Amino acid sequence: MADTTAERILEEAMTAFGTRGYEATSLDDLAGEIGIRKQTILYWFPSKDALLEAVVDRCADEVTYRLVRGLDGASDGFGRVDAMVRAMFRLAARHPAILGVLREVARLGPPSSTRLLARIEPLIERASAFLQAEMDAGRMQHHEPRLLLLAAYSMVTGMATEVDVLRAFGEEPTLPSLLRRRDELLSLLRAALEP
Amino acid sequence: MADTTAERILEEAMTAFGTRGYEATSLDDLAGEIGIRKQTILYWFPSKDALLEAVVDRCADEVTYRLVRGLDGASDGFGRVDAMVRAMFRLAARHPAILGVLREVARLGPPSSTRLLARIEPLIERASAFLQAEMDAGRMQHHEPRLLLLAAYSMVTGMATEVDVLRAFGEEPTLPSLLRRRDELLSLLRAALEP
DNA sequence: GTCCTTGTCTACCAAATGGTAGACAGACCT
DNA sequence: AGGTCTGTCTACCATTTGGTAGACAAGGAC
Repeated sequence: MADTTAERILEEAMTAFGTRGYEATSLDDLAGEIGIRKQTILYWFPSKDALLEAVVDRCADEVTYRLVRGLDGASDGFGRVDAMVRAMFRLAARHPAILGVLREVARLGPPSSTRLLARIEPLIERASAFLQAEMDAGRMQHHEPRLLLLAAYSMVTGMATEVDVLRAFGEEPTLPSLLRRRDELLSLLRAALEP
Repeated sequence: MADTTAERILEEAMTAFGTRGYEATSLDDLAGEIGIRKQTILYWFPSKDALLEAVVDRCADEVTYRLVRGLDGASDGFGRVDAMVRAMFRLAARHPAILGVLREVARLGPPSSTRLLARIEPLIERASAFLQAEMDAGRMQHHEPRLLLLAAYSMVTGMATEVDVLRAFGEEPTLPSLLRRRDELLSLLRAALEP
């Protein structure tokens, strides 16, 4: 990764937007961190908005890739939910900024949020259908599938991104702590979902 | 409310910071919405940062007030959790921007996040102790209390604030939808917590 | 009436920011 | 060698933004 200039810009922008935020990241700062000039960024991406769009697309691809692997897992019932949650936390551990971008984009609202969600919606649809089928087959307790997904999404992004809040709740942003949070979330979901 | 100028500024700033975000709200815009000049804002609050601090304090007071009422409720076991969740959703329905401020402050990081969390930490401590006691008494399933609180917090703020995400999950930002989300969240928590 | 305080406003300002115009150096083709 | 294309840079620019200085009007205090 990061061999071409455009790639380096994209990577660094994802980190910056996902941690500091979009408005709080100036093109000058971003260029400085990469070791180039702002105009080089504007050569590869015609505007800051366009850069954000590229970051959103990259981010959507990454999340899709992870989640599809979770959805394609062999297990049934809660096992697949387990696999998806683990996939997301693995993503959070390896590239924390990505979940930050999700949250940032949701905060910024349209048009970037529209763009991101349009790309992810098929996944929501698939996951929702899977949950519904499992519930109907009696392998899971009955809940509203989409709202269940929404709750799970909120918990994952919350427990993976809000460092200061975590600190107030007695959790440090370390890997062991992240794993503990993951296991606690899985334990909650298991209690709520397994028959 | 909103009789004195300072009060009007505070109220409008809370709405703006909680919905559009801190950096995205300029003092000129804010003043325009109130119908005054920027310099009047700077007369009452020496700087934009100071205004944010005031908003944070006001927000912490509001949340504390609501949660304390939930914690002081008469019921035991899950009944009290139920009361607290309902209290937060009532807050979300009446003054949606407040939960937005919570999220925004968590995103901005120190020093505002430190300030907010210092004011709310006693509540976390109390709620945590309550949950632990209920679990020890066998009136709730065992979970890590602080992580459980963190999960609940994430779900409440997520399900109450992320309008665009909600829309992707098939929920409109209307009151009936909000109530449905609240009930779904309660149903999840009940399944995970009741013995 | 005079003075002081309070609250709001007009007039500016320095810094930062996204973006444009164009110079320039190297690679590549012919 | 000469011309062209690509990628990066220097030099600017217009606008926005948080903040300062100070004028000015209203209202008490005496």
